[in-house]
Amino acid sequence: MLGVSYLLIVYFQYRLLFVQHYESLYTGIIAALCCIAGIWAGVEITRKIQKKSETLPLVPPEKDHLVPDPSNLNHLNISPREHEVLVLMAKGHSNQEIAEQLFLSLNTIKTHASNIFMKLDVQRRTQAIQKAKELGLLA
Amino acid sequence: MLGVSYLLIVYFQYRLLFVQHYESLYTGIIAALCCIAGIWAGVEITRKIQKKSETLPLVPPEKDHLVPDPSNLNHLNISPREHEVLVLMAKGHSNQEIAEQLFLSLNTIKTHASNIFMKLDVQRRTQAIQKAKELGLLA
DNA sequence: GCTCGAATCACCCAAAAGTATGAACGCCAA
DNA sequence: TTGGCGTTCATACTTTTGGGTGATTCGAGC
Repeated sequence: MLGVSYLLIVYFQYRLLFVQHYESLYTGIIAALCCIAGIWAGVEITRKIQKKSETLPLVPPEKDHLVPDPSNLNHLNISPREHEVLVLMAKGHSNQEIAEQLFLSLNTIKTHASNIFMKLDVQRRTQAIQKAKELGLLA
Repeated sequence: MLGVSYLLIVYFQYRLLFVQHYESLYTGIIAALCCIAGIWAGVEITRKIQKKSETLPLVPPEKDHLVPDPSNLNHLNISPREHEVLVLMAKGHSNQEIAEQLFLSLNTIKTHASNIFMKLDVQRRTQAIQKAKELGLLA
């Protein structure tokens, strides 16, 4: 792309105007500098992104053993009903399935799920399941 | 760097020669194009380098506890890339996050995820994570 | 050279999940 | 009895997931 651009510019300059070698030189230098700067920026960008994605997911330390700790239920203010939903969620059931098993509405399950996520400070159910296991909220 | 270069060129053109706006325009356009091309090239370069250097040397250190039973991988025809996605999925990441961390498109992650679910014979990612753990594909 | 599979990505669509807000109802304790 | 809390549900909306199809590239093996 840049090669073609450069040649085009030079060609038109030469044909339609008059020969200005220093202009061509300037343009070429700028093009080269920008290329280098761009490549450097690209490399840096990807490196930064890498670092972010590498440091974050590595943080959670692997727990040796999961010790059920019911006290966390009280501490986190997880209500009995919410815990019930959490257990079924951890079993891989969908909200719809949970609703049917508990004879509740899908909206109710969503509400419970949202509250659970809030209390566990997570965004997704996969994270909730993990965190719940870490905290000993599940079998 | 490129900003300074551009300003310098324009300054000298204006002071020492005569005003040629179209030249400035040309130069600016070229600079912009080269920057874009350069950044793209930089990203691509690092990505290619990553591919070559990551597939083999970076995997072993984590494999100690991540792949306790590789035989299931072969048996289930889980490809290396799919396994990579599976691991990140099990960490609670969304498809979008996985895509960013692996420098892939969201669509690609979806494709991998679908293949994983098919091979694991599950419907939801929560189930996939469980089954993968049961089969010893994860930590 | 040709084929084949992996890996990548796109587009489309439907379902599921998640967010926000509001609103009932019952229970219980201050 | 009043206020707080848990439970239930709705409506509306956005985001995420899942499923299907097809295209491309690239490398390995025949």
